[in-house]
Amino acid sequence: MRGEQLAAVLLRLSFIVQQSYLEVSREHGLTPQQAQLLCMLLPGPVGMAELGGWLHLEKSSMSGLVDRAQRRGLVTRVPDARDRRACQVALTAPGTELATRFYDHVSRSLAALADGLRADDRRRLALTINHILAAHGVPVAGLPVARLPVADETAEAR
Amino acid sequence: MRGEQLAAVLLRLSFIVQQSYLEVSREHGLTPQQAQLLCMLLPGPVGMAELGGWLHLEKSSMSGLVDRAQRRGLVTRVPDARDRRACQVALTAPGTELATRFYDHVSRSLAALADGLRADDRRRLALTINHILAAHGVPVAGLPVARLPVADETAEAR
DNA sequence: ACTCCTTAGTTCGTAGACCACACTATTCGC
DNA sequence: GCGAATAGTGTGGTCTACGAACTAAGGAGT
Repeated sequence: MRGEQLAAVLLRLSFIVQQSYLEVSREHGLTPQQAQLLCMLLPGPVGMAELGGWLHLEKSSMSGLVDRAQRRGLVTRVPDARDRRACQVALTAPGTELATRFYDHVSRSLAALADGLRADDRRRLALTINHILAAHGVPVAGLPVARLPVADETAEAR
Repeated sequence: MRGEQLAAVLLRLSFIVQQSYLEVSREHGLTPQQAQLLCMLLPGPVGMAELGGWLHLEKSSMSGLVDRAQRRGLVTRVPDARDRRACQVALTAPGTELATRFYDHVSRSLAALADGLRADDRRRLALTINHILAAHGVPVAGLPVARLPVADETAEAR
């Protein structure tokens, strides 16, 4: 029951987190990737390159992802004033509305996973996970909170 | 810093776990889904329906997943002796070898995520996560350990 | 100005993942 | 037997993701 045990529980926890995320995404008519994209745009417009870095996606993958979200009217590409090559991806009004509702819903669902825990266990869990995240220069994970100083925002993601 | 916080850290932890899994999969020439499939077959052959249940996949999705793994020579479909409709998916020799190496590697990588933690924090983390898993009748997550009594194997996954 | 290099994004072709739906073959309950 | 449920396949479609080739626009140095 060494590291193997910890690896196994981490993986299985990750699995149910992903399933929850998937389920909530579907209920809002989104794919998980689109939902993640919208959430990352909630605090404000972001450039394609930066988004790709956060999500660990190649730029061509980003183009496709944003294309599809744009086709659904959830985001728009705003030309960057000081660099005519670049563009910023921004939420539309319906996109903002949807993202907000989704964010709220998924936050509840995920927090509910720990409902069976005692309050101080929940607290300790959050702290411990934060230690892990901080130690790995976490690069965003689909919630705008990612841009708050939970982990080192300026640090390189590896 | 209410439940929202916990939701955020859970999600971000899940993100880095998935990234680790993805990275190791790639190093072994596998997609994460194929890697997960192989790992679930390590303890022995399993029927398509059961696999689909564990992975939350429709049967047609299972067909494709197994097809591709079979095309690569990693698994075979063994006709079920007592039900001529059914078949069991089993690892081939190369499949077993690859799955074993992958499992070993990914276990190390995931356990390494918690390297910065103190030993008793790691222990407590594993215990707490186990509580969450047990409370949610976890349905397997890509490691054969899934078939051990960490969570209730017979319980419905919702 | 004028090359050369880098950077931001798009386009295209390919492969995998996943689903819904329609379909076949078998088993089971009565 | 007969009808219903079950195991699995096949089809068509969308989404995800990648690499390679490409365009357009900065930036550096001479």
